[in-house]
Amino acid sequence: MQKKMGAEKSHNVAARGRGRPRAFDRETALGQATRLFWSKGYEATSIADLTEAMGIGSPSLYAAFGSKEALYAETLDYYRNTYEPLFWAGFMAAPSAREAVIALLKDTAATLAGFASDGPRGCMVALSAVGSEGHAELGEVVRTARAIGLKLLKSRLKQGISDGEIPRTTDINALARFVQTVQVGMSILARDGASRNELEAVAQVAISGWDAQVALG
Amino acid sequence: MQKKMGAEKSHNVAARGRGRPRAFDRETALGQATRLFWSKGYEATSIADLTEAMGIGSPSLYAAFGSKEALYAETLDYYRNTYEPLFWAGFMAAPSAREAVIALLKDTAATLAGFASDGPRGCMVALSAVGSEGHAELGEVVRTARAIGLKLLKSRLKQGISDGEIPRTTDINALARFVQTVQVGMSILARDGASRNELEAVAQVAISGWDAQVALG
DNA sequence: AGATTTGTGTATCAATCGACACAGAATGAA
DNA sequence: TTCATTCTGTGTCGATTGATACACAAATCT
Repeated sequence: MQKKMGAEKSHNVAARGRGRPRAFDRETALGQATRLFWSKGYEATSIADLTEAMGIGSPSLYAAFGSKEALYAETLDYYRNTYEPLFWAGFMAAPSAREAVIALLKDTAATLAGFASDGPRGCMVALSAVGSEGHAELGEVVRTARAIGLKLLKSRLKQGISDGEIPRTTDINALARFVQTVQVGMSILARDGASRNELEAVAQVAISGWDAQVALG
Repeated sequence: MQKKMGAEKSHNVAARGRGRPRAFDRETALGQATRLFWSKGYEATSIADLTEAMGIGSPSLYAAFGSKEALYAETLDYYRNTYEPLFWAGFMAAPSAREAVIALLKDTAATLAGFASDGPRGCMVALSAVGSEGHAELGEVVRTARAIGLKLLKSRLKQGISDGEIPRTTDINALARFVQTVQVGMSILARDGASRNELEAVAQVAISGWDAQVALG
């Protein structure tokens, strides 16, 4: 629990509301909701499921998050901020495009099967079918989230060409789409129970495919 | 009292029941239900959605199919009988393991994006999340359906080793899992709107991966 | 202090969920 | 024809859905 902050108005602390303070931690509750949506999906998760997992009443949920749809959108942000770096950190830090993709696929394999004590298996963004369930707005949010990964891949590949690492004739789109396909495909296998070793073996074969394709130019 | 069996004449028609005949074609209605479940998923599809798409009342639905769960299970069979051959026919007919995998990935790419006038995009089995939605039995059915593809792949790879086409030291499991990963991954891309050309390019890169991996032995 | 503002808990809303009772309609059998 | 059987359409069941009304509790502001 946070102690009382100073009364200085010019401080950047989150403005303390005037009325009765919230009895639950918003971020913690959001994390619970995230894991529930992540595990069961949007439609199969009811408000009753959420309030039970979050440990709050439904009026508190609606006061804090607005609606089921708004809460889902916020859990997607929470997921992307909290869990996606586990996939992309190595990719971002790698000195070459090849090592970046290797890191991405290996980290994805390890993470998808290894959450264990924390989240469910498989990537929430990859496995979200909310767009097919009749929620156009949320579907667009998910599609956009998936598109970001592809954009990062393409951008890194272009850099690889600029650096002379990759032949200028290489089909960037095909390579990026291929890596994306393997990544989201691994989420389905992970949800079905594939082991970390199996997923890492898949990543290894995919890297062979990358090398072969880049060698072709 | 046992049903009378001996009334069949030379007609090959399915035995006509005694009471009022069905006013709808069961197979046609099953096809409508399949496309609806395929498009929206299990949870997001209501009985009202189904009866409207099938053009029947709910008592007729329950009389003919038993329950929503039973209907879903039957639509899965319908899907596997009606649409899955589009993915696997070339695989089955190919003279070598390599050509079988090439046919599988190419046909998958073409089919996933090309239904157009018929079913929704992406494979119903690959995209079904019913197991994560809290329906253990149906989830097991879907998992089993997904496992069949893997089994076919492994079996064909073993045959490739017996034929001397593939080095005996090749990691069959990794290769099969890799092909499966690409195949299910393409379903997610297809659902997001990837074009046939893009999916075929992905298949082409995956085949490079296959070749590279087999060359390694 | 009193006034104001905001969160919590109970209790509930209309709508929809999956599923079915019932009576009438349409067939084959007797 | 009359009976037995099976399907269809209307209507509705209890349960659950997402979402609030209301009264009270707990904080800040004047």
